[in-house]
Amino acid sequence: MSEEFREFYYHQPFHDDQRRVSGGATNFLYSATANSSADDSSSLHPQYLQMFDPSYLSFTEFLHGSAHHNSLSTTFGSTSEAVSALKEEDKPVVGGGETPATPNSSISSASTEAAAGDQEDSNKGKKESQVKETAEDGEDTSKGKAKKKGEKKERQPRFAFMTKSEVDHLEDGYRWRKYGQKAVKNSPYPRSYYRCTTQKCPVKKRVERSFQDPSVVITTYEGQHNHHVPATLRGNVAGMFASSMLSPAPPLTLDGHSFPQELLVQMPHLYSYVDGGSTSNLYHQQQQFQQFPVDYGLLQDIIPPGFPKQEP
DNA sequence: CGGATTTGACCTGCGC
DNA sequence: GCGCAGGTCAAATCCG
Repeated sequence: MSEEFREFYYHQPFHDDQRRVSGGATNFLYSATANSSADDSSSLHPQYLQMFDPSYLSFTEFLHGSAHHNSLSTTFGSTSEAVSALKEEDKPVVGGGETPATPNSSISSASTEAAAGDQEDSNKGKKESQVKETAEDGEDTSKGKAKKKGEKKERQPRFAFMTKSEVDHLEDGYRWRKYGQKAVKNSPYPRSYYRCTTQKCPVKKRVERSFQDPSVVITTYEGQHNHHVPATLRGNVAGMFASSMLSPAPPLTLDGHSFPQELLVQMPHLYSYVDGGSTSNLYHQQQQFQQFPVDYGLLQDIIPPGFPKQEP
């Protein structure tokens, strides 16, 4: 599986940017977990990795719904430092004995799941089944437990990151309503499901604790916020962060791009999660950050010397 | 009293 | 086809 990740590296388009941005703040990860449920652990396949190509979003974008998917090169690509792929759901199951490869760290890592429809073909054969809420606005009407069969669910972009925190549900500036909780296989900790309470906002997030390291909370966001941070929260730290990030010219950028407020807000305890997918998930203790312009040096530590830089 | 959380039931997808 | 696991719903309950 590490091979798969390796493959991921070569697929990922950030190559050049990595150097440019090396200031980079975080080593967000990118991965595509095409499907949702059940078998996330098997989702990191080349086929998914390929999904990356076309539509990356900057975190901000996909959290806010601006979604100009194809501008990755100028958005996500340039700011992110994908170091490895993290399968959002791929529990940090290190099976027992992986040792962090990069002892130093990074702020956090995240994985995302490309959602664009065009990419669907790349993994169509597999599971394009789940079709549930429509990102835009259709969701509310369809309530009944199950949806009709024919319906297709547009896959939402996702990304996950780990945070070291005592509390499960971290304040990120948005308001969430918990709508479910499930026991997670192979983990003593349950997974909680939250939905953004803002009307018509399709964003959901799942929060679970790593059973490898109970102090680590794995948060997976799905979808993009189509609204700003609730004003009522602007008074607090989260709100400040979030709102600042939402301002026309986000001040906190590394390369002229912004990061999702959720991440920023949680920076102080972000954890590094350089996931090796189903095999080697490496996550290391992360130093704490007080401010956003993150630690430019980190990236260098994170990205292995031989990290693929360019790809024809 | 209204909104959020809890929790068991239900649905769906996937592997065997 | 069956069972398992993830995800969601919604009634009941809790809380400010």
